[in-house]
Amino acid sequence: MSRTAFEKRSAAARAKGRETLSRAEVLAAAGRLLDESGVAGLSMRSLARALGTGPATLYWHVRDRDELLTGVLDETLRHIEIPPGGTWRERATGLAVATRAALLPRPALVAVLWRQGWHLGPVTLALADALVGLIAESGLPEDEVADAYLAVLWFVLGFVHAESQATPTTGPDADDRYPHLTRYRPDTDPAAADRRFTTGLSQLLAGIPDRKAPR
Amino acid sequence: MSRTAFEKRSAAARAKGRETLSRAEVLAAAGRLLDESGVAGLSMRSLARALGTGPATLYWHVRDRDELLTGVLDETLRHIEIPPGGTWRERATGLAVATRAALLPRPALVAVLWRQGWHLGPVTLALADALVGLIAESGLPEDEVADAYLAVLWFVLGFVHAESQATPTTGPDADDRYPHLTRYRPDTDPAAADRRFTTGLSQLLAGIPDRKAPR
DNA sequence: ACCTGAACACCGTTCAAGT
DNA sequence: ACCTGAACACCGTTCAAGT
Repeated sequence: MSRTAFEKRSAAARAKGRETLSRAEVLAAAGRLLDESGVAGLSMRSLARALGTGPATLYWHVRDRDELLTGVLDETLRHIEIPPGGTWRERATGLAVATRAALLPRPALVAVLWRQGWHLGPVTLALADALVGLIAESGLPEDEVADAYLAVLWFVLGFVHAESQATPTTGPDADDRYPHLTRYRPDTDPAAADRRFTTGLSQLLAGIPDRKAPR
Repeated sequence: MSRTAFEKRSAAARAKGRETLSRAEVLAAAGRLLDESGVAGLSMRSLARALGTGPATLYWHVRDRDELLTGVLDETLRHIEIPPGGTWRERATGLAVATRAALLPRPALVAVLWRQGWHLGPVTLALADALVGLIAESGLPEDEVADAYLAVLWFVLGFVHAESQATPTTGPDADDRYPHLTRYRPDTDPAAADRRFTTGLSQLLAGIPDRKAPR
């Protein structure tokens, strides 16, 4: 009941130069590990090593590895804000652009988004909810909103994924066997990628016509 | 040089009731394991167990686990044929429909497609090449073909993924926090899914206007 | 050519016990 | 409240050796 015991504990830990660990610190360290060595380098054991502790310790701050990863995803998306003004189309574009920018340095998190389905953090879910809401504002029939959302979401995520992958080193053999893949390979220039993203996105959103506002 | 040695070996193995293993058998067993217990249940060791051998044996038939998975993906897509007649739009639609049908029983393979990027099997690459070719037939400007392909591809894959996931069990708390996500949740009826897929796809393809044929 | 046993270097997670 | 050591039940991959 009394908090004296663990306050003493914290004090002792602090005295010997080690603050008590927090969930935020764990997530931050996991993010750094992700940046340095990719998702393969981020194991519970390597993370514990980076924090100077044992793997069992982490399970006090995080339920399991999946929650760790969705937590890092949530932190990565936290600073994104939903554009407050403009048409639904402008606001959805802004949201998509910000999402791409946030995920581009940590493309491995896109796979987390994929694997986890609906078991995501509150920040991620709030952004998804906002995007659905914006698309619904177009006045699209109710039963088409979810699929339009899906198309936009996976265009963004697929684009980030494609960007983050090295262009394949194809030999002349591949050129023969897969002529279209080699011919229409996207431009690798980053500035071109920006342009391609926005034009692709706007074409996608143009496929969602404005109808009269619902009810 | 002479084949006598290993023919004798095979004969011996056959005599004691065990055919010599083939790559095709390994891939088939991997596919069965995938169907039964998902991608988590398909490890090199569990696969070896299912084949009545040790894990080291598999490395004769397959370079590593990634090649095993792309091999299973290739087998899963092998029977898909590119629709021979019709407009590019009809043919692309047919290809997308067939791809969805092939992947729906093994949705875990979509993640393989994602992770492997360009290191895929010949069947998978040939299908991708065909889809790019069909989209290019629309006469879309060269530098927009790749992104239109990407949008179509990830609509298909994202759709399959969403279909294969159980609809989340949301409580009233989630309804409050994520009102749009809960309101526009897609219809779970499989027949509706078919319709939603084809209409979503055709809207996506409608976003690629027919221009005058190139050169 | 094809298979094997044994080993190496890892994993995620649990749990009783400590402070 | 927070951390620890030790253990359990796994992994993928390599390699010398067998037939």
